[in-house]
Amino acid sequence: MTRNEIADVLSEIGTLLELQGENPFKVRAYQAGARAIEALGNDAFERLLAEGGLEGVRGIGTALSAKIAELHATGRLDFFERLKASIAPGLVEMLQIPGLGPKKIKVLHDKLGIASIAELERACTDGRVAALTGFGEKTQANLLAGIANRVAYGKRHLWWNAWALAEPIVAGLRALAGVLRAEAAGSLRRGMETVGDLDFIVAAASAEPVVDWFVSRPGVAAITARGETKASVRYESGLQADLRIVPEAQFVFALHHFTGSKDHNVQMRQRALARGLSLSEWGLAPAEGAETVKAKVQASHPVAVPESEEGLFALLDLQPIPPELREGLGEIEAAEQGAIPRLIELGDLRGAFHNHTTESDGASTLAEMAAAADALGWEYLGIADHSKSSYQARGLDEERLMRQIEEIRLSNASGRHRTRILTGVECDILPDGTLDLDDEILGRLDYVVASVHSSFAQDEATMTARIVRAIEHPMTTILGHVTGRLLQRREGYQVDLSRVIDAAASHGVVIELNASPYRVDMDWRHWRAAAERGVLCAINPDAHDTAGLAHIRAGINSARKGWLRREDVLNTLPLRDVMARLRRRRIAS
DNA sequence: GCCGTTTTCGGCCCGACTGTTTTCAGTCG
Repeated sequence: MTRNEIADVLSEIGTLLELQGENPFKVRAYQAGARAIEALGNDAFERLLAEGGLEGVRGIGTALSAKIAELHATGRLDFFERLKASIAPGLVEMLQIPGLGPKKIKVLHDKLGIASIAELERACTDGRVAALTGFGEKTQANLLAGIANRVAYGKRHLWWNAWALAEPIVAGLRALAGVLRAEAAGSLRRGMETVGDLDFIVAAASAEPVVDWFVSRPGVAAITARGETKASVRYESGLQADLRIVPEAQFVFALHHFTGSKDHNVQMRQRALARGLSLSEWGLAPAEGAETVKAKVQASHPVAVPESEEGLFALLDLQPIPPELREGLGEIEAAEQGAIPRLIELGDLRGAFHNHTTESDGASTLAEMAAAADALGWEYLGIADHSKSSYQARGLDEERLMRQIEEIRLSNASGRHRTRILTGVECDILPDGTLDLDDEILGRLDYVVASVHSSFAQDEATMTARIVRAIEHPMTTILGHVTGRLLQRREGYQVDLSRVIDAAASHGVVIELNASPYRVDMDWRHWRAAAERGVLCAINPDAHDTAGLAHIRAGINSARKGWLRREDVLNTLPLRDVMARLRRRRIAS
């Protein structure tokens, strides 16, 4: 069984134990174990197993180590099988209903014999749920609403769409009288490719007018909570948004806390405790004594009140950690050693390579795309329309591509745009791993982006060999959208990314970070290791119209999450250096 | 189930809101 599959089993054991009413700390230990092996990486995981086991990895002790070894060797685990058999499978899916946790599910199961969402719905309709101790009419009505809307409510939202909704809210909050500071926190601020809900943190002298404004925004479909310091609303899209209002002295701590991630926060709190301090969204206080951090902070003035998150990290002897890195994946250890890199920024980019025009499936003409890149101040804009096998996208054959090269040459010569247009193509990688166009025409281009657009269902070995063969082709400059995933629409194809990354590293092929908000492919979770192996990244918007060029912002998020620096990204280079790098690949091959 | 300069037991991150209660449990983040 693979590392990821084992992590899933541990996580599921945690859920099942929770439903059984097990000790919550035991539950957390299984979930922490799952995260620990996910964070380990494949190579370290396999090496440690070969060397005798994972005991000693933080979060994995004797019991988990033995279970992991059994799963790895045999693909099954008696303990897990027995646990699964003892719990009705419908109870797990009931956890999806908002307001239902393990305790209530256990009561519903024990008292009413409910073991599925369908049975729960009937019991609510009959009024049997409201009659239970600890439940009531309101709970019953909320459960029915939760069941009816569970698809819409449970869905995550593309970062791009969530950002478009959040930006004007932050601006509106900041413009309110009495608001001192306002930020969006949560996974949006961490730049995750999808966002579960929005979190807004506001420092204000008086909360009520802020809450009033927030719950009466256009597009609010329901107000799900409304207290003195907090409100929650649900938008028509199903996206939920939480607002928290705090005193100014608490703002930095609240912003850090609600930015997360959970793993990062747990590690930060453990670090505080190791220094005799207790950290919460309320502040930082001495750990001794039984009172809450809140009580201590409010009782003892003055306490440390940092102006910014940088100041908060400094209180724990840490270098500032950018929000994108706060995933509990080694950023605190790096910050301790002063090893947090200067991450790439939007302003570092000087152009991009993978964009379409009306010649294939784009909606803007070459001239329109050039003018838009000019307006962005880009030094270069690469055009890479589809090749002939992508028939549905009106892909170009050798002859049409030749004409496009000439058109681009004339456009550059005319001096109409400061932005230099580069000639490229998004060339299909055919099912056998060969490229879709003749070497002769490919050699006339500035570069070639090679991408898979067909036969997605090939097995992992076939797909991996196919892509590696394309990487080995001397004309290939950039490997396009490595897995082909479309977030929330389609899984990526099966491919061994570790082998693809190795092949790209040894052949000097650049790997694309496709910044289309639906793709964000290759995923940020692989970039740190890829860059360490010497792979260069190209952040490409894959724009199909002029507005699509802005999507490059979504790519910057993921590049930052992947610990990439300016020097790891090809399109931060000035034009002359880019041309030299593209030529070097040709000469080397 | 994990962990340890609080070390083999007894902790384990912390707080707000809702709905049910009449002082609090459960859920959520």
